[in-house]
Amino acid sequence: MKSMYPKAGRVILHVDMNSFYASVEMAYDQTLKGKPIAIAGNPEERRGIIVTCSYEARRFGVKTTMPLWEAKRLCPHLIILRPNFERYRAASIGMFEVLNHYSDLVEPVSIDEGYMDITASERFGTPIEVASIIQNRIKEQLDLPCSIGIAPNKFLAKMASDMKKPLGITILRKRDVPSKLWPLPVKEMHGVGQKTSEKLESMRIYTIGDLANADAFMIKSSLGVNGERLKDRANGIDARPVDPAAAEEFKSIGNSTTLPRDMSKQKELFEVLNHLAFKVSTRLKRKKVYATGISVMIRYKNRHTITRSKKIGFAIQSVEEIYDQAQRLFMKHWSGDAVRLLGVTGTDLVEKGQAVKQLDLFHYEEDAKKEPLYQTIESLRKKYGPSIVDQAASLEAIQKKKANIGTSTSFNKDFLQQLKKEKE
DNA sequence: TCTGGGGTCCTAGGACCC
DNA sequence: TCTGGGGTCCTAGGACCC
Repeated sequence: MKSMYPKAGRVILHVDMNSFYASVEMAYDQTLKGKPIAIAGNPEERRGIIVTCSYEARRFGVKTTMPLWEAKRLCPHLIILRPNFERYRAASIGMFEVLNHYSDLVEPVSIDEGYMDITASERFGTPIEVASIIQNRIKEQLDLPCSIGIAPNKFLAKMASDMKKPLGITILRKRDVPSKLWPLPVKEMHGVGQKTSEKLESMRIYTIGDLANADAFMIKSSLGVNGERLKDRANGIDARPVDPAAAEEFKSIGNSTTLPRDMSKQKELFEVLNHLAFKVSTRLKRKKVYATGISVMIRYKNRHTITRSKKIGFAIQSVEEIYDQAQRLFMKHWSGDAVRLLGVTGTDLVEKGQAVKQLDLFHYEEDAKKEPLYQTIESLRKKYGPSIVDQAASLEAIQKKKANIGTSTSFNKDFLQQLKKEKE
C-alpha cells in the first residue's frame, strides 16, 4: 500500500567560501580590505601563478591560474602574498565547526567547500533560515564570506552556490531546473571542462538544456558513463548521498615540484627525488598509512609529461623505501632529457593493521643459501610471487642505511646483484 | 613571456587465467 | 585447421576539480 504522504525529499546545502585564501588574508590583516590582492606561489620564481585573488583584483581581469607577470601587467598595484596554509587550515576548521553544529551529515569536499544534508535539521528553522544562520555565523565569527546553495541534491546545490557571489544564498528546486539551469552554457556545468564541452558542441549541444534533452544513445557513445551521468545531472537527477566519511579515506598521497631551473644531471634529480620521498613519507606517517604502489611524474623541458607507476606488492612508508622505489622507476623511464618537474606519489594506501603479507625474511634467506642463484630466484618467485625481486632489492637499499633490519645475517652480495640484474 | 600543486575517477589495452 | 570469450589485474594517460 502506498504511503498517503508524499515521499520526503532531501535538503542539501553546498557551502562555498568566496575567494577563500584572499578572504582569509583580509580577515587577518584588515588594511588589505578593499584592495586588489592575490595569493601566488613563490613570486620570485618562474612557478608564480595566481592561486586566488580578491574581487577587487578580479575587476582588473586578474584570474586564478594566470601567470604572475600577466596579472601584474593587468593590475600594476596588485598586492601579492605568499600562501599561508596554516592560516587557511585554521579558518577551514572554524568553518566546518560551524557547519557541524547544524547537521551530523557534513561532507568536506576541499579546504573551502562542503556539502550538508539538513533534511533532519528542522529544529534550526527552514532551509533558508539555516543557510542564513550559517552564512552569518561564518561572517561574524571568522570574518569570511561564503555563498550557499540549497537544493534537493548535491549537483543542484553546487550549481546554486555558484549563482550568487559573494555572500549569496540561492535556492534551486527541481521545478526551477528548466528556467534557471537550462539556459546556462554547458561549460558551466560542474563536471564539464574544456574537452567535454568541445565534444558536446560538436554535437550541437551548447546549453545545459540542450544536454538535458539530447539523445541518450548519442551521449553515451561519445562520452561513456560520464555522459549518462552528465545528462542525468542536467535533468536535475543526482542520488549521491552526503557522506561524512568520504573525505577521510585517502587513495594517494603525493608531492611534486617545478624545479627552479630545468635539470638534466642525474645526481641533482636524485636529490630532488629524495626530497619528494621525504615529504611523501612524512605525510604517510602523519596519516598512519602505508603505500603499496608508487608513481613518478616527469615533466620535460618541452612540457611533455609522463607518469609511470607500479604496484609494489608490499607496504612501504619510510623515506628510504619510497626513495628507492621512486628512483628505480625514474631511472627505468627517464629519457635523459632536461626535466622541468618531478613528482612522487604513494598509491594504493593501506592502514597499518592490514599491511599486506610482508616478506618472511628468515625463510627467504634460508632459501637463498640453499640453492644456486638462478634457481633460487625462480623458486622464490614461485613461492612468494613476482614482487619478491623488487622487495629484495628494496630491502637492500634499506640495509645500506640501517645495520639491522630485524635479522642478524646479512644478504649475500652476489645474490642481490643477481636480483638487481634480474630486474632489468 | 607563458601556464602550480593537491587530488579523484574513468578508460583503454595488454597480460593472464579458465 | 587457423585460433573463443569472459573476467580480472595492471599500467598509462586523459579529464576534471579546487
